[in-house]
Amino acid sequence: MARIKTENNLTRKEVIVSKAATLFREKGFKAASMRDLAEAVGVEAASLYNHIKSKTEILHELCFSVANRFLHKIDEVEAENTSSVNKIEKLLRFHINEMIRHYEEVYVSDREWKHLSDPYLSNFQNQRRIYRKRFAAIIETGINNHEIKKIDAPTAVLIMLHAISGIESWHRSTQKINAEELEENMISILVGGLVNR
Amino acid sequence: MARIKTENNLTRKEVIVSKAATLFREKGFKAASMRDLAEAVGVEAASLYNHIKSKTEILHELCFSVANRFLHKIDEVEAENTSSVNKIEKLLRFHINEMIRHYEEVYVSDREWKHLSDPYLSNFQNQRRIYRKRFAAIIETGINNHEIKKIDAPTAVLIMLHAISGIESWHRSTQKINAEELEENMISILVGGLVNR
DNA sequence: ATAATATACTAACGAATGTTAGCGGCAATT
DNA sequence: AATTGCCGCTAACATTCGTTAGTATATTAT
Repeated sequence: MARIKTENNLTRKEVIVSKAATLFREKGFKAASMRDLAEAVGVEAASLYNHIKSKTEILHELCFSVANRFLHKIDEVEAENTSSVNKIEKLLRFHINEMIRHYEEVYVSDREWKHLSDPYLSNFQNQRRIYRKRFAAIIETGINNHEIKKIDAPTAVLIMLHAISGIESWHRSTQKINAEELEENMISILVGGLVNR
Repeated sequence: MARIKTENNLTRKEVIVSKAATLFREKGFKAASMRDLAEAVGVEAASLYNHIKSKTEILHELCFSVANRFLHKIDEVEAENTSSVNKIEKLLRFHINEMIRHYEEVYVSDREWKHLSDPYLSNFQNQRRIYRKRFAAIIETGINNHEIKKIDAPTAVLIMLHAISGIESWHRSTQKINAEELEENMISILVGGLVNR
C-alpha cells in the first residue's frame, strides 16, 4: 500500500494541498480532477478524502492562506513611519517575492477564486476589495504629499497588482533573467510610473 | 419553437459565440456548460450543434479573432515612422480600447486559451510568443535610442500586457471612472515608467 | 402551393466527475 | 501480543458533461 510521503514536517493534508496548487495552476480548478490529483500524490482518488473534506476545501485553503499573508503584510507596512512611495515599494516587493517563491499558490488564488462557494466566496471578495482600498489609500496619501503624480489611485492599484501577476509568464519562459533582476526591473517601471518628477 | 434571434446582421453562429464569450468570462470555459449556453441563447443544448461543431470550436473562434486583431495592429504600428515611445503608446492605447470595448472576448482569449487543443493550442502559443517578441523589439530600439531607460524589454512587455488585463476589475467595479480617464491614467503610469528622464 | 432547406425539438449515449461506503492492512500505544 | 486509530484500497453511486440520432416544424425558394 502506497502511503503519502511526508517530508519537511508537512502533514499529509499539506502535501495534498501543495500538489493541488500545481495541478490547479496547470489545468485550472475545474479541469483538474480529483483523479488527476490522486495520481500526482501517488494514491487512489478515494484515499484523498481521509485528509480533506472536499475539492473545494482545497481551494479555500489555498486562497485564504495567500490572502492572509498579504493582509498581514499590509498591516505591517501601514504601521511604518516612512514615505508613501517607500510603503508602496515595500508592498510591491512583497508581492513580487510571493509571486516568485509561492508561484503556484498565489497564481491559483488569483485566478481560481471564482470557484469558491459562499460564504467563502463573498468573504474572499470582501478581503480583496478591502486590501485594494487600503493600497489605494497609501497612494492617495502620496498624491496629497506631492510624492506621487496626480493619478486615479484605484487605477494605479489595479495596474500594479495585475502587472505582478505577469510573473507567471516569467516563470514559464525559457530565457529567464534572474529573480533579483526581475524584481528590480519591475520596481523601476512600476514605481517610475508613479512618482512626480 | 424558439428560434435564435439575429440582430445587427449577425449570423446565428455569431450570436452563439458572442453569448459564449460572456458565459466563458463569468464561469470559465470548463465550468460553463453547453446547457448553460443554450439557456443564454434561448434554445435547447442540442440545437446549438446546428450552428457550431463543438464547444472547443467556439473557443477557437474567440481566441483567434482576438489574436488576429492584435497582429494586424502591430503590423500597422511597426510600419509607421515614429519614435519607439510613440509606437508603444499606440499599441497600449489599442490594447486598452480593445479591453474596454471587446471586454468579454479579449478576457476569455487571455485567460482560457489553455483549454484549446492542438494544433490550435500550439498555434496560439506561437502567435502570442511572436507578438511579445515584436513588442519587446520596439522597446529594445527605444532603449538603444535612449528614449527609454535601461530595462529588460521582455519584463516590460509582460508588465504592460498584464497591467492592461486589469481592466477586468475596472469593468466590474461599482465606482468606475470613465473610459477616457482610465485610458489616460494607464498610459501615464505605464509610459511614465519606461521613459528616460 | 409545393419543395427544399434551415433550424429546433426530444431522447438518449458513453464518458467523466466528486464523493461515499465498507473493508483490510499498517503503525504506534498499551 | 493485543488493541486502536490512521490510512489506503475497491466498488459503486448519482450527476453532469459534450455530443449524436432521428424527427418535427418553420422559413425560403420555386
